Amino acid sequence: MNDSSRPTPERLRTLPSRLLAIAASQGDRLVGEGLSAVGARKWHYAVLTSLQEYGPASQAELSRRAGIYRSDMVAVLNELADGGHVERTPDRDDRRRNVITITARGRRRVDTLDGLIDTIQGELLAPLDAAERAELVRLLTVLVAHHGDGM
Amino acid sequence: MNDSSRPTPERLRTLPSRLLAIAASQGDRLVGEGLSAVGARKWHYAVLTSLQEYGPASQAELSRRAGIYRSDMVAVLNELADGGHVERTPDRDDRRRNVITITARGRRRVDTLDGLIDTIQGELLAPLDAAERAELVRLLTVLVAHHGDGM
DNA sequence: CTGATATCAGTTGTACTGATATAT
DNA sequence: CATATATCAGTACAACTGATATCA
Repeated sequence: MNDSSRPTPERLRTLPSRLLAIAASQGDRLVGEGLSAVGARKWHYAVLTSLQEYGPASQAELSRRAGIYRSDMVAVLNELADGGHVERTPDRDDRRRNVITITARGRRRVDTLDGLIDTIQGELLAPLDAAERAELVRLLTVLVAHHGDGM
Repeated sequence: MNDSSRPTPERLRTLPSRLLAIAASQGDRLVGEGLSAVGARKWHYAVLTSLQEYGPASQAELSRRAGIYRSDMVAVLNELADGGHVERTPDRDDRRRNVITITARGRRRVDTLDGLIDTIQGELLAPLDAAERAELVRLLTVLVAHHGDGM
């Protein structure tokens, strides 16, 4: 708040890795707060959209798609199943697997989350115009692709 | 690795908050690994550059500059003091305070870290040309400023 | 046998929150 | 009294690491 009392070192203020970290944490906070308002978390959105776009899958498959650890996927699916957004059914062909299916209720959930997420991204990118937003997404996509997409 | 076996949902792949999070974690990893190679951490760099650019300060003042919590500053300064990079001396004028001073050894340390950090940023931004790097920094700076610099 | 799967238990790191003693 | 400081203890949460039982 009081700028003159706490100047940030010049080398820090323009450091790309630091800017990325701060902007990311601001984004995470916005997303977290926005989703928690309806009792959701970001992994819920990731899993549900994956199911909607690519259909039913095993937990391990979903883990790979969403970039979440198999270990943590269990809890996410428990929460989604508790909310009636997905169903776990044993795979008859491969009895190690559960087949995760999105429910009708889950589809409605995605619609809600889509709207929320869209609003939140608008908040996050508020000071940028459309061209700048597109350019930011492009640059970040190049970076992310260069260092390896997933995990 | 195997793309066709784990497609990321379209809505996720271009989501700004998600791209920021992934890029930031890639940056954090690079910085963390790079600095740990010489036994340093990012907060060491933040504190040392602050001391070098703005001179000695109390721990609370340093906390505000670097955006680190007073609570966590203690440990950082312990590590820096153990390495002989800073000195803690009681403030005669305000006996609540410690005055933190960078040592000669600390200045040499900053030079080392400056070189390292520079190399790391180069790695992080490798796929971008100079103009793109500048634009990325500009866009991120706008975002960060809009949502409030520090804490 | 090797390998994948779902699950569980647990570590690590770090942001973040008090609380306390000391001093202004 | 209210406020600031240095320190410590501890929470909350996410990323991450095994280990295990089950099965292909």
